[in-house]
Amino acid sequence: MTDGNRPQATGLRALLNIDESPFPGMSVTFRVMRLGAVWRTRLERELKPTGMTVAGFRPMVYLMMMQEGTSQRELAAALDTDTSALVRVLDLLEAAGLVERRPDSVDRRANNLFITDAGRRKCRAFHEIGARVEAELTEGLSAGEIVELVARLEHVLANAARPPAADMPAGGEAA
Amino acid sequence: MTDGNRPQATGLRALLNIDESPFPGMSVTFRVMRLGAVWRTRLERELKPTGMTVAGFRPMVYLMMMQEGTSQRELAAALDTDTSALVRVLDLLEAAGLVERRPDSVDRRANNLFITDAGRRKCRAFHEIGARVEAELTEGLSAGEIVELVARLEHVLANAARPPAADMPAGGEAA
DNA sequence: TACAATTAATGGGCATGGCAATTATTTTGA
DNA sequence: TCAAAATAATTGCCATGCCCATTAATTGTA
Repeated sequence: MTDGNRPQATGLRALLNIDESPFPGMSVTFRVMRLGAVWRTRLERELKPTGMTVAGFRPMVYLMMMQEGTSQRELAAALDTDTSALVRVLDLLEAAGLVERRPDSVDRRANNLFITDAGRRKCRAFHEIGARVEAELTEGLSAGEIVELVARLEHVLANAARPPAADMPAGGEAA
Repeated sequence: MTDGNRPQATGLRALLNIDESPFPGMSVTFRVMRLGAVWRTRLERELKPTGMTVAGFRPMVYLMMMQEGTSQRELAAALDTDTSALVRVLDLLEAAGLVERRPDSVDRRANNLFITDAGRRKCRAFHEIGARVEAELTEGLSAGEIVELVARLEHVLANAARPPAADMPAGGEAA
């Protein structure tokens, strides 16, 4: 189906061997960023016919895994995302009748989040699609290799969670 | 420095073991997408003091690795991105005097792209920062593990480049 | 109790990137 | 040779997500 104005990457990408380029030490960087975007777009397209988006899908999945009545702040923390971004997604999910916000009886600032039955049903359908996409994209990797890959990604994610070294040298040697 | 409205992921992420959740087969999906965003944001923050953005950095690097006088279409293909997205980035880079568009003498629709000397100089500075970020994020992984990681990512990227199976069942079994 | 600091949720502004459509040019083919 | 199809670059529009500021409520403290 549609592929926008994206020209075929006819071997051009393969031609460029970043590792032996004048830019060593960035081989992971470009691939991680590109893969993040590519994977997302792919999933987005597959979800489209169901009316769901990736942005809405992730919170739903996490919600289903968390305790009922979680606060928005907690969900945002789990998603490692911004609370303000979450607000807008929840607006959509709530309007679609998939999620419910109920005021917290103790803390009147907070909301308790619940997935509706319709939400649970939809979520299972989305999950099938998501799992199929992952299977397609990881095709050719053995189960062991996938486990290993996940471990590496987790490692890097953990590194990223640490504070950035010491971001002091504002005008460092890099002009 | 700033971290917006993002609440601390106080072990919540770790608590959620996606692999043993009711959503098997999505362990790579969430990590890849999240890591893409996290890595990008991290690099974005480090580049900020230099006035460069990730969006502009990537095309510059690729341009330096490609033949002089590449067309925008070719660059977009190499970046695996949309030509329309590239147009706007090039506008900025050209305004900053880092890149130059010259009309193709043969095909009057096309432009030939060139990096200016200033562009090359800047690019080297950006590269130092990018390499440092990658070093920080991959800390704790051995050289061999990084090579392996790159190979896995490359494998998945190749899978993603293939057409999506057969996207026929529009209204499939997934309600 | 009053008052400052913190916190949950929200809204505004902005950059990025994807898709659709438009324009100008080139290529194809009847 | 002329019209139709394809193509390079561009613009418009929109979703996503980050950062900053605001509001309402809570907590801590003098």
